[in-house]
Amino acid sequence: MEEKKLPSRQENYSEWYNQLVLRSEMADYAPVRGCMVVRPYGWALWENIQKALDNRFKATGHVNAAFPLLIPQSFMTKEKEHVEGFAPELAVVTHGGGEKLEEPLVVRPTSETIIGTMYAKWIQSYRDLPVLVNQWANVVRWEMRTKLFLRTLEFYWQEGHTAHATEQEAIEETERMLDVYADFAINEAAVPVIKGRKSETEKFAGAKATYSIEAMMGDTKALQSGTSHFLGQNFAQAFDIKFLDENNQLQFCWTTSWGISTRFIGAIIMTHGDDQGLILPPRLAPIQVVVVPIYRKDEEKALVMEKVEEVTKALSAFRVKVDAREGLTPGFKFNDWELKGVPLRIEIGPKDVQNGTLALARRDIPGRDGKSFVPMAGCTQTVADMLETIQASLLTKATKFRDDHIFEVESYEQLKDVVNDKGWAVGWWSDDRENEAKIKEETRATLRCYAPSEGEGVCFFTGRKTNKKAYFARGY
RNA sequence: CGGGGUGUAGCGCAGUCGGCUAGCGCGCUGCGUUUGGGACGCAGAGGUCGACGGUUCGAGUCCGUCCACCCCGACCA
Repeated sequence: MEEKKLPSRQENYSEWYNQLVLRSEMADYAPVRGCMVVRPYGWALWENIQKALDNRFKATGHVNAAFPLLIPQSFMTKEKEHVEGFAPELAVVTHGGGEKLEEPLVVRPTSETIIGTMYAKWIQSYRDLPVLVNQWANVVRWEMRTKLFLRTLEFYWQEGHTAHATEQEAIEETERMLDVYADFAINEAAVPVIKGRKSETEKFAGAKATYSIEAMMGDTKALQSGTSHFLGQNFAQAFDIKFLDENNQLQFCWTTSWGISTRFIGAIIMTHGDDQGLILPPRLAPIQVVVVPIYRKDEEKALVMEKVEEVTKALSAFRVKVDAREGLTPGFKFNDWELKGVPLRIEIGPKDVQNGTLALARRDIPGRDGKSFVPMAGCTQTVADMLETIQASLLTKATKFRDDHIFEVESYEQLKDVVNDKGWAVGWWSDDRENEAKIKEETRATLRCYAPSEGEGVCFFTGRKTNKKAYFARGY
């Protein structure tokens, strides 16, 4: 290990992030530029994210399926805006089995086109609707600049694709899944997110409307952490997804798509992490409790390990890891597990054996303040309560941080000031593409999403009356 | 694609006025002592110095070409 300590977030946030991802063994750089290897610890976190999301998808009536990785290139060109949006970042397969292919195949950057093609085949009648399918998959987008988890050439995600008989139903689905994402983010990951609609400039290529959940990272930058698209009949028309309604009239379907990716791991890291390392929310943490045995002599070891055994048995309802590595000092192990963000640590030493106690150390409260000695009897409940407390306090802390860094602005000058180093700006906004582009060019801040608003106000940029409000921030 | 940086042991680096056996720290292996906030001693293992070409008696070091990766911008989940 080169340096024992991570760079602090203050001195170099980006470097803090990069080193943390590598050193916590979440991910590593792959041999190909811009690609990453998700290591077992990172993948275990992703699996927990998957479970939490998948349960919610099933509970809202969705089923999983798997569509192919390779898509005929011609599919990509059928929806005009879609092709314009994705053409620059496609990976294309031109050869197979040593032969040049008749038609090149693109590696899916997203699956609307292939899934739309299949839906056209499967949907005939209003009785076939709605179709509510999700797939867990990897996709490839040839990005220019990459960063572990946040933007890599290949990433893992889920993409839901639904088809409905009416516009209203499709809109409701779009909103429902946005709510599902927000519920997951807030209640599982303790990542407070803001739900909102994207501007015309920022919306998905081919969508009628895009909604997103936006999270604030530790450096106050915004991260789009999940998206839900109302596709109208755009893809239905491009891929000929039609059905006969009750009146024997041929109609185009209304479709939606929505996704959350491994980028969300980045959101968790940058929402909760501190200078000591990761802090993982208990509900998603691969390891919820780490037990560190402490002893000097063999006699002590025997007694301590006996107690460790007892405790892990009592904690079988949790994801527990015993760090029995020999030859490492307790201090080293404490730092190691703090780097890896395990929410709760239990120390068991000779004193505890003698007193019938356990030493608990909360990851979210560093140092002495986070330590407590509790009776071993009843530790199952103590740990359960403690994990709940940690989960809740992470959310409270992150929410406060976010709210402390969002500022109402009434002028462009104020926005520039806020967005430069203070956080997010929110203000009345007379929606205009050109002005939005200008703000982006001059401040590097983008319109993250529209904010809830009541009545009318004066646009901070144009001075015109408007009924819309919007968040602006620099983003990832 | 523009700007910056880096390629020498698993990781981090030194060596770059050409010179003989390529070095340091961490990590790794073995043994011993340690262990309640990043332990220590001793003994070891580990290298086609990013690739190709050139100059030279001699190249990690000089020259040329190429490649790769990282960071900062334009593009994006």
